[in-house]
Amino acid sequence: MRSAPTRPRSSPCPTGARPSSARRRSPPPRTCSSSPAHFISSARPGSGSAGGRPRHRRERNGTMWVDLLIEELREQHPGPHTVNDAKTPSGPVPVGSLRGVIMHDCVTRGLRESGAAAEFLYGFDDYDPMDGLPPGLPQYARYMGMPFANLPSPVGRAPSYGHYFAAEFAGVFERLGAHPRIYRTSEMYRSGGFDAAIRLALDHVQVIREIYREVTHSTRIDDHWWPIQVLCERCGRIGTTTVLSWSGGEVEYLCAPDKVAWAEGCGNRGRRSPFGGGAKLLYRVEWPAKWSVLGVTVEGAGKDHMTRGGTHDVAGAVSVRVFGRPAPFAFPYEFLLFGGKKMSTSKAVGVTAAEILEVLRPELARFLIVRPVPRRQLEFDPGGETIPALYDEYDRAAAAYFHEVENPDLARTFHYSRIAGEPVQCYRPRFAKVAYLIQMPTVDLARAAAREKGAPLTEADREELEHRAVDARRWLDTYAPEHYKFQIHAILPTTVAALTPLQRQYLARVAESVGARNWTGEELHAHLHDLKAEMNLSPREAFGAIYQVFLGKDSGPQAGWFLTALDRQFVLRRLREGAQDAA
RNA sequence: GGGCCGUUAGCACAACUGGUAGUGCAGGGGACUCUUAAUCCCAAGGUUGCAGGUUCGAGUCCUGCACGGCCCA
Repeated sequence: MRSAPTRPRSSPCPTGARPSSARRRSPPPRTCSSSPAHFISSARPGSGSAGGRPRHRRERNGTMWVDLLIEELREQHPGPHTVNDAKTPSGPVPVGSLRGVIMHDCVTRGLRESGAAAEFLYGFDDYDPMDGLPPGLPQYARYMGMPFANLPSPVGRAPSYGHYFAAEFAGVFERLGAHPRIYRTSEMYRSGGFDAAIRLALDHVQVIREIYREVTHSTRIDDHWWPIQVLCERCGRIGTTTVLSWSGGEVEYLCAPDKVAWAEGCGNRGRRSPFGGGAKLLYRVEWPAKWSVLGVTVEGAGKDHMTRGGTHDVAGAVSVRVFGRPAPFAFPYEFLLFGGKKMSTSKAVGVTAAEILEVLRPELARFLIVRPVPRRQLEFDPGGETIPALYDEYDRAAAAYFHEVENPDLARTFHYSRIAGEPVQCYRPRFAKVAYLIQMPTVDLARAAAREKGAPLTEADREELEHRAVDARRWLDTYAPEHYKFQIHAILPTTVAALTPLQRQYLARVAESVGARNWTGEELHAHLHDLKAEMNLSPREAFGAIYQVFLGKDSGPQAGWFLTALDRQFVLRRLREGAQDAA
């Protein structure tokens, strides 16, 4: 990625550049934060807001993106660090939001490992108003415009709607090994944590209006615009209110019936304190207020926020000019898209975070997310070869981690992909092979794996094997392409016509043997080889004939075990058919 | 209208500060006289989207364009 040109605009550039001009323009009102001023520069020399890293910073000690980011970050600000990410729990959280959590978790881990103190915060913005009807919950129509924290949980006994979906999402990222300290904006508002920020924003409304006009080029910001939403004392809505005036202690507000399209205000006109939960800051002001209150030093954002003139630009300017502190070190990241035919059947809601764990075990899901650089769009389609290929790559990464192969970046990727504790070195049988083996009913998977490994399985080996067997079974039942599955043809495949007379003779003799006694898979397999040798057939000719008769293909699972796994009468009949069917 | 990302072998992707374009899979050929969807070996396959520019040298840097994905307005 190349360096983006310096932005020509005069407005402060939150991730990219020099807030100096902005600082000059507006003397910083001292921060409302109790935390010490963080003199970090959010500027990243030579790079724009686009997440590019200057090439001259490439060092010898690896090029994995987390390490590069940490290096750059530490150069600007040694720490201690507060890493923050957040999400509005407006419903089932889409899978894409996991990317933010995992990346911030990696940054936190990287900071700690490099010797810097770092705290990882994750916020649920549950004081936001419900501004869209969640699919499948039509009964929530009457709550539109109210804060998620004040709505009943759709299921169970969660304290609120916001809690419910927050918990659901948190459950997923916890399983992926991310353990941030969770906070809720509803609690921050109610406890007065945002009071100073609200006062600052109201007192500096003029500056904020200017920023909005400058940065977003919005023409809708007039002198009646205020940066907060008041909680209506009559109907409990927060998304429908308009501030009429600010006295320095109270705000006069109107709960307007027609302010927004998605909710109807009750028409109440009142006067109340905006503090202690009486009001919330608008998103673009709330964001920098959080930075200030929580002392955030690092926070990336999805590209939807990072667009020029977008929410992050506004938040950055407000941070500098209202809250008197530069925006945290920022990095933009691309989206995580879950594709695939089967996945999109639930299109109405989109794929949720929880669903990724129905497709991938946690280690693999995390690996999938950690692997690409943040600026790279990540598309995951669980169909086709995706999952076996991902497993193979994961195994290569493990091998790199344990120095079995040379690939420092993959080794680091594996390092950051671990869920908890130190990864265990163990035998990792190929996923596709496991998927093949478990389709053989009479094959002892552990024994087959031990033979493959060439040594007895350790406890760790067994555990890993079990994981893979479970994954393989699930994969075969859902996304595995047909050619990975054994398919016994219901009638004799027509391709059998191409068999040679000698092959037919072989089939006849196999039928004789099968009819003569009960075989174990191993015995029969040995016997098949004996017959093959007696008749002077090549392995391809002999086994190919068997596979053709049952599968219509030249290859297949180990023939002895395969045949003994099937119904004996069926096997006899089919073998004889194949032997007779003279072209 | 603006922004970000991508475009390298059939497919999926690598290639650190510019220095002989690689890996996996698929496909092809071969080996393996108890494991033929296993394992191993071999060969083949690319005008790095297009057009310019900088340079002794460009997949890499610059400019423009095309196509695709996504985002913002």
